[in-house]
Amino acid sequence: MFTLSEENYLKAIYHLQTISRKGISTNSIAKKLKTKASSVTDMIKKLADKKVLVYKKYQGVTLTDLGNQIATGVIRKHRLWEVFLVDKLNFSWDEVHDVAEQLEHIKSPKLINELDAFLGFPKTDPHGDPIPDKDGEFQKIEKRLLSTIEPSQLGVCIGVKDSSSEFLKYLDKYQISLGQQIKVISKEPFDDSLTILIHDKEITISQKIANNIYIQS
Amino acid sequence: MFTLSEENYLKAIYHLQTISRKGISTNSIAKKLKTKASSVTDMIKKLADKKVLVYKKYQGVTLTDLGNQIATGVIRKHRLWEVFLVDKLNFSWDEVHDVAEQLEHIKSPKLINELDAFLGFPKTDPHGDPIPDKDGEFQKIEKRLLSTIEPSQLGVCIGVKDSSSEFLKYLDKYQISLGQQIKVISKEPFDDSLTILIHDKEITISQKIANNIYIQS
DNA sequence: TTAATTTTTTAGATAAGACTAAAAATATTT
DNA sequence: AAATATTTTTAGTCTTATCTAAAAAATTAA
Repeated sequence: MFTLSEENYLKAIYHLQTISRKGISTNSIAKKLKTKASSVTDMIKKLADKKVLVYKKYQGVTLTDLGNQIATGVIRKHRLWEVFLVDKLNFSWDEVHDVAEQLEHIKSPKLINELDAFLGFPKTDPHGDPIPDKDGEFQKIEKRLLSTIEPSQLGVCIGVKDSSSEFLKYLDKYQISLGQQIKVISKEPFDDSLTILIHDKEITISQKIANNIYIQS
Repeated sequence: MFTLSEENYLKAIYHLQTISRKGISTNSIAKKLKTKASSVTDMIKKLADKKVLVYKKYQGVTLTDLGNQIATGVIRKHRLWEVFLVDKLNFSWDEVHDVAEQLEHIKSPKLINELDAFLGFPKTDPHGDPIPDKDGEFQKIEKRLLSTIEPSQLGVCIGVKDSSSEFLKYLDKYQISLGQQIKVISKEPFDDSLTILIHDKEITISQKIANNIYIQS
């Protein structure tokens, strides 16, 4: 059995691995979890003992199959609870994160599988992220960053890279939501800001914003 | 803010107070929480510092208004989650306890109030226990133990005193559930066992069983 | 009202998970 | 390649919540 803290480390390492694919450094874990490198060293030793990751001093860590399994299990729970909060309890997509961070640690296989069925076996969470199934499997969704779309091209918003409340509230303000059609009108070469057509209105967004919106085109 | 452990102590003390109404002894808390008296002493000192209970050495403890408020808040959460599990996720009444013990510590006022609304503001949980409302208020339900009913009298099962899985499975076996009409046929003077009519069948139950079934008559 | 028993508290220890500060190893510059 | 900077680890401390063993207080019995 894994503690809340151990689960959070595994989840963090898992997410870091989806970005870099190499051995995950102590420092990057510390940054992600807002803790200190020395605390990370302590914990990864413990996790190595538990066979969920491979650790060699100064070399960073890699999750084992068991580690990946536990991490995706926690992510499955997190995302299913997010769907529950939005679909059933009137939460908006910028309000779900903190509560899901708590709920993801509830231990009960029956609970999570029944919840999955109750929600109709959703494939993605309210931010467009895929939900692993019972066996930890989930298909990659074809997606590109809005910032990579060329002017005059069309796409549909299918996810966000940054799920912070601040960013999501910004999107709400401009009525940018999942499933929303977006057409790129023009790109400003100086700062790479984009003028886009959405809801029949033209708005201009910075590159930073465009870098955090996933599009299917 | 209160830790999981602190919340469990408050809940335990609250439940003990509903039985005895006097100062709650260190030992009784230890027994209820399956911990040691010395651990209880440590914790109640901390809780006294936090103004949720009044403690004088060797005198037992009493919850303050704040302490009662926090305890009923946790109980509200526990019971609402139990309703959710049974009504929405196909749990049976003997499966909900352990999961609700975890869920009751999730911190989010919006979550619990939306859940309450989603469930249709239930007044009782799957074991017949009353659910405190937003303000911690709940009405006492008029109830008697089945063991106090005289032969030839009729009643409806409205709750159980013991919510353990073992006891509830026993009740399932004899198809005794909430809302079930029960008629007492006779009482055996030797061991106070009862013969009752339920589902048009006569069955005999021990006094111990009858002492854990609440009846409205 | 002493004596024996039980309950409660204190003192000291342990484990988990975090921290700071310093040492050791690795990376990066020049 | 040596010097500098960065990263990682170690060592030691802290807090929370537990425990055991012993001391102190309260209760019960003789």
